[in-house]
Amino acid sequence: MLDIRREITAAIKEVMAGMGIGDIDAVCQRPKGIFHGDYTSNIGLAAFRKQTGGKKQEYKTPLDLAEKIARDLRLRIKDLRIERIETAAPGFINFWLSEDFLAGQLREAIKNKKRAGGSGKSKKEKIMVEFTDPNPFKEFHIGHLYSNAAGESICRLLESQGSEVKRACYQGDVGMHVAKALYAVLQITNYKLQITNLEKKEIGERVKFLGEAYAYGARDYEENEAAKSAINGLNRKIYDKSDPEINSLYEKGRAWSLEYFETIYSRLGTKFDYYYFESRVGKIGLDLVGKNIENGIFEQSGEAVVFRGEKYGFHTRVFVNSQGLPTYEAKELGLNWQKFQDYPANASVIITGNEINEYFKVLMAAMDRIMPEVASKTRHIGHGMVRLATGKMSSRKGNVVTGERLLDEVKACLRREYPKMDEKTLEIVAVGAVKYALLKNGIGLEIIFNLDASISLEGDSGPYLQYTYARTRSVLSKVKSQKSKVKSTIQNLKLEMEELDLLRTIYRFPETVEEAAKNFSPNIICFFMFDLAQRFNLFYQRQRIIGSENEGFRLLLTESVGRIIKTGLYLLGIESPEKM
RNA sequence: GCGCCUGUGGCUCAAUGGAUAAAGCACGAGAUUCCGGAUCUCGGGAUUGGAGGUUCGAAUCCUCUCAGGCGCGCCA
Repeated sequence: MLDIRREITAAIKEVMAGMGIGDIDAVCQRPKGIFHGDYTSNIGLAAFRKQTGGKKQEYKTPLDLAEKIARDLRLRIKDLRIERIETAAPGFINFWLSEDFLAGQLREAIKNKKRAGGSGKSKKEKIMVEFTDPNPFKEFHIGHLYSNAAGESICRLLESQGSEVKRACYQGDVGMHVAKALYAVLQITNYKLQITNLEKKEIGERVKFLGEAYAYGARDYEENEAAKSAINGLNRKIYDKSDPEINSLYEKGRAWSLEYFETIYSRLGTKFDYYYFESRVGKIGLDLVGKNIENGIFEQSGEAVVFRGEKYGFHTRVFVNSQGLPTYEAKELGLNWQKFQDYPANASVIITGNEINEYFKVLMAAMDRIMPEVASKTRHIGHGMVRLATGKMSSRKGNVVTGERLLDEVKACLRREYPKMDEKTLEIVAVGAVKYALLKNGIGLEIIFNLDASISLEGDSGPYLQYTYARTRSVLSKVKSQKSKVKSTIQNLKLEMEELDLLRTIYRFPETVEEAAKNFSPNIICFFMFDLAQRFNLFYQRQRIIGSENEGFRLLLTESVGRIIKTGLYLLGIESPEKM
């Protein structure tokens, strides 16, 4: 579709040159809705100013000028796909594609089953995307759920554009949070027995125990000096693995957490290619920092090693603490170095909460100094934080909404409302509702979350789209026996307004996907899909499909809409049930 | 105090500097002899936090200001 746009732009430039008005940043763009044509140009307005700047004012208003330009364009543009060129106040020129061309696009929508949305022309890139990043020994909360939904969708969007994508997950298996959790466990008089008993229970029970231990340890760390120093000592022991008893407890807890996370990923439909652990990359980071002290990139400050971010307009950050342990910063250096050892990517994308945006700028500045080839390929995307309408979420307060709890509550609500729905469909719809609710917002923005109100099953929601898809399948299944009709002509039909609006929406799907991928913005897909589904449902309500004069065309239309919804939902990481 | 981000109907939010600021929820009124009512139609409700400025044109860019969030040396 880009070629049409290019053609219009070129034609406008020629006309302007002919009129002696050069140097116009004139433009052919998509109008906001579908009411101002398929393409529009503001050339009348843009050129009017240049004209008044010149010697003579030949045209009194921008609209006069637009009309003159439009007349020339009608003679110049021979493209049969463009049916009408109209002017509109205060000085726009609108271009309309022909109905036959639009109808022909339906076949395209059906043809591109796998790569619908892919333009096919972008070069095949190798991209590693890191997301989710939960920490063993802590809860998998709705923030992780959001990171996962956004990350998975971005991966699929990039894949739709022909890139090879590797999914990476970075997990904090060492550090103060681990020490705090283990400290709490060690406080239990006969903790070994407790562990053995837990071993027989479900994985959910076991992680719940760890989460509670962390909350207890975190509280004690701040309220009790003795606990604080005990935890600091424990942190050291965990890091250098010097105490066998602690090692065994640590390994157990770590394994439980990781096993649990896998159950969540499987529910959400993510499969990671690479797992990274702080315990491993920390050592690499420590080494990288150590090698760059003499050259002045890092400097000793007391017992710690810091990076003076002020030199680059940021602030100082500690990379190695006074105990000689790498902080998150140094670990991150090691992580990013390791990624490129594992996979020769053209680009490395890191998706995290935006609370660390500032910190990441400092990190990038440091990375740029010690390994510029890695830094130049790395891009950080900070997504908005998920906030509860009721107040701040915190492990210590115990008001953390875990990802699992959210999914289960939505599922329970669905079960109440649709008692006949089977288990598999309940799961698909629940996951769809949750993911859609998270993804329909712009990625950088904070999400105000209300457990009762945020997950909608009607209106602009995941289930609405799934329902619409199921509806298209239902219609098509009723005419399976008369398949030949679908192939009937799509030329010279008399189309109803609802059909035309649908056509004007459908053919924009590929470029919408491209835009969403380019901007790392799943919400662009959400917006498009809801618009499409609304138009289809309106069409469905007003026009008869089966048994109508244009049955063949309408079935084709229905099938195209279904295909696009299914593909679009896939790009959001959401499944489309055939029935619901 | 300094830095980054965000302020759009009651709520949640959309809008590459362009046309009447787009929707959903909630609220009010309607639609089923017919393909799935998780649907559809109509209605009320917004001086885009405030004040200046740039521009033919500003929710969008600039300045100031108010409000909120996050970050600012050994958590991640």
